[in-house]
Amino acid sequence: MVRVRFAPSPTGYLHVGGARTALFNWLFARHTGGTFILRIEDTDRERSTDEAIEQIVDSLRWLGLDWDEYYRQTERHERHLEAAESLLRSGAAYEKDGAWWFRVPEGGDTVVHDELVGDVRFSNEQLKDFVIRRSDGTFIYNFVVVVDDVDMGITHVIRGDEHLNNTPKQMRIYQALGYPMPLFYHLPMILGADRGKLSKRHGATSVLEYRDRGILPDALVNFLVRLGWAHGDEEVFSRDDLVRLFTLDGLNKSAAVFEDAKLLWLNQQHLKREDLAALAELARPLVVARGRVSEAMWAQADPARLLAGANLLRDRARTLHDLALAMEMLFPVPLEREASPAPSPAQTALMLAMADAIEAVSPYMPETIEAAVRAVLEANAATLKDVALACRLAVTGRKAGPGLFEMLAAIEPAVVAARLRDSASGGPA
RNA sequence: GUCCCCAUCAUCUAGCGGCCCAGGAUACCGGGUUUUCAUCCCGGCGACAGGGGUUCAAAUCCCCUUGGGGACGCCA
Repeated sequence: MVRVRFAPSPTGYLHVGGARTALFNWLFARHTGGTFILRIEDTDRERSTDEAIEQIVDSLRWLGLDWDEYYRQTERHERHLEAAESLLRSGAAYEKDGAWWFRVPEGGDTVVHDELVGDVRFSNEQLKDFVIRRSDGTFIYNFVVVVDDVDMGITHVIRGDEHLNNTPKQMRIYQALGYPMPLFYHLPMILGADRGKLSKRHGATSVLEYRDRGILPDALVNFLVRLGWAHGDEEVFSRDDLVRLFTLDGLNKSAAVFEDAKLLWLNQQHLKREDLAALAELARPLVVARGRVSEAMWAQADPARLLAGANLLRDRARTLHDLALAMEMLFPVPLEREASPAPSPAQTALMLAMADAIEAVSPYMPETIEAAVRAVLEANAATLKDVALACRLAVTGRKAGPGLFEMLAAIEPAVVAARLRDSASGGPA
């Protein structure tokens, strides 16, 4: 039975590198029907904060990475003490200046068998004795990680590359305690655009920042999984796809650069595929937060019409904010119109005629609207091209957008008519 | 400085000795479709870091160089 864990230290927000490590662990657990454990490594009491724990938990929840078991390392102090005392008794550790030190034998090599990287040989001369318990009585990472992984029955340790050099020390502790070892997988890092360590100067590094930028959790998950994992030529994966397809032998050994362009493209792909009603609910708070559309207006809107509008607009959005911005046009609120020349007298006349015709259309749907509009055009010896842009601008505030008649059908007829008349009279909206 | 890891288009990657004078995706540049924009479709640009081996045959295996990253804490 597979048991894996994600073990962040709560000294800051969850960054995308940590999120990817969590994701690989989660996917492996879900793929195999195993157990995914969240373990907060808070033994550094100086730097650990509850705020950081909250941020990490919020981030994982938003990403949809749910855990089956939860631990805080400091709550396991008694168990750590018990294990450390046994090391003291056996002579594997000793006390000096109030701290407890683990004794590393001189000479020989320690070979780490990494399932991803292969065998890595470390000379024991490089491994000096190291502290496992501070003089204030708290324990050090390299020690507790072993005790906890064994107690929790961890079968596969999947973690960042930066821990590879710690592994021989940990192996020594496994041996001294007489514990069986898990399988190790050390993942390559995520780099910034300059191939340096990913940091603030490369833009957003926090998971929550991507949420705030209007990225869908499934899109970030899709993007992160492709940094170091591939399944043939496929690019767009749903969460279910990933759970079904993910295996550890698809993992890559080299570091990857995080670039926004593809994330945005993937976000667009997921925006197009997301369940429409669910997507509208995601957009709802963002639309309301913009200040023009009230919750009441949203509630009063015809649901079918609203979803039809959202469906048209989603194809042109790369983020939820793009969608929220565009969706304002679906409500009876004043529009900000893109700058453009005022309609000509001929266009004005056409739009006024169209306003009357559209109000009379029944049932109100793209086909019937188109028929009514074309009738007006024919009666006035005009073509759609003569008035399409002015009409679109009048009703949606924009020069570009979805098909005109579908768009009109997604907005209440009275609002469409009013906007056409206002625009024809040079009014505000 | 010492130790460790990594190395295919600008970026993410496929490739796990012959199917590769290297395939897909993003980005970029053209064209088509459309009332417009986006989508979509078609096309273009573009890489096996360098040098030695091994082999009938190497992007694929080995070594060196170079480059990048990581670790050397009473941090995790």
